[in-house]
Amino acid sequence: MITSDASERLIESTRELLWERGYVGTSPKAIQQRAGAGQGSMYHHFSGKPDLALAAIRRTAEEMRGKAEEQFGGPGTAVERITAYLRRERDVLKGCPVGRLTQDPDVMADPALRAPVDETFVWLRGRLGEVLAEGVARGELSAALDPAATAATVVAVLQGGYVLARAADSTAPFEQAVDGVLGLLAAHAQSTAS
Amino acid sequence: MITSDASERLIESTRELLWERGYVGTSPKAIQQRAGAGQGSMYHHFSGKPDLALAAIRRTAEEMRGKAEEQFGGPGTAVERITAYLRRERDVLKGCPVGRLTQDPDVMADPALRAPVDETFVWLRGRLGEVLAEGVARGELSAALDPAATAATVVAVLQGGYVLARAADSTAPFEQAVDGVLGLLAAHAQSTAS
DNA sequence: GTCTATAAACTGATAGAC
DNA sequence: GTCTATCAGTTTATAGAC
Repeated sequence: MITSDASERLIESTRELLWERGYVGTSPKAIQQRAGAGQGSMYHHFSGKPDLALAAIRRTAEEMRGKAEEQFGGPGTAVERITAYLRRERDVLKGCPVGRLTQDPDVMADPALRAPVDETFVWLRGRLGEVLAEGVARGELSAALDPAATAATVVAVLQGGYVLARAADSTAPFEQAVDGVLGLLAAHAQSTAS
Repeated sequence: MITSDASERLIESTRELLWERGYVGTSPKAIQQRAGAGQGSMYHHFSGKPDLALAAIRRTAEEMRGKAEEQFGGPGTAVERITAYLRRERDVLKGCPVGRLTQDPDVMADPALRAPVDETFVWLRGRLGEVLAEGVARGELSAALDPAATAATVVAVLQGGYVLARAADSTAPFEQAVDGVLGLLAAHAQSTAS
């Protein structure tokens, strides 16, 4: 078996559909069809739509943290690592698979479904705050910079950049927003001719 | 008559439900119930759900532009007006009624419904760009600042701030993101002891 | 303008056979 | 584990009376 049993295919199909259509817009039937599984199979492996969505959301959140850490834990100065993170290849027009869930009322209303979304952004802001604090400590960034607030700004630029890109049906505003925040950050960079 | 006929109540109910639950999550039945109108009434005034949604979205977009212009066209320096805009009283946890529509696949798939969303953000970025360019021209802001890119960043911080606030079920990350971008912008401010 | 009746398809399951 | 049958309720309308 090549690790693609029905349970696995159901989770992956749910991840795709949650990203494309959100929780409210995704029906069990659509999931089953994409996964090539029947009703009986789905309800054997999962108690229902919320249970399956939870498995899908947890996996997506974990994947997102892993990808972000690739840039945060990489080489370079704080600004270099944040630039690498912001300019990383992304499916901009599809948006953020975790962030889009915040617009799903049924996800936000269910504490179990909401938890992984909350935790992802808490972690992301915290980790970015660490990178920025490191930059300040090393003298790469001005001491006037507030690491926690700036971390929230950087995450917000990404999430908001997706919104602008989808509204425009173009990646251009996303890239502009990223350029803008990096331009602002550059003014806080200290010239450390080490 | 106090300008609250059935047509009017249907549009206002749709505006509320689109904000709370999105297009996919809003049924004609729910709209009718909130408006206190029957099926016949709704289908007499509007050809269907998309037609009613279009009227609702257009009104919401227009209202959003009007509110933004209150701050952009107000007194003060560029940074003061942008600060007023970002710190304006908002229902942060409800998010942006226009921005949330970008996550609605059925809205983005319909050119008529999508147009007012697109136009709103084009206008918003353009208008903010003008304010920033004015700040540069007046010597309030560094000439190194890119008005168009920074405008996209400011709009993205707002839209992303809503995402972070909803994920956390708290306005705190929104306020942090706003503080962060204003802190970065302050570094670009020129000391003009006029 | 608004009402009620009707309807075909979909939603989110449960039940029990295989 | 997976299948088919069934089901109560919802969705998005249309038709025609009032």
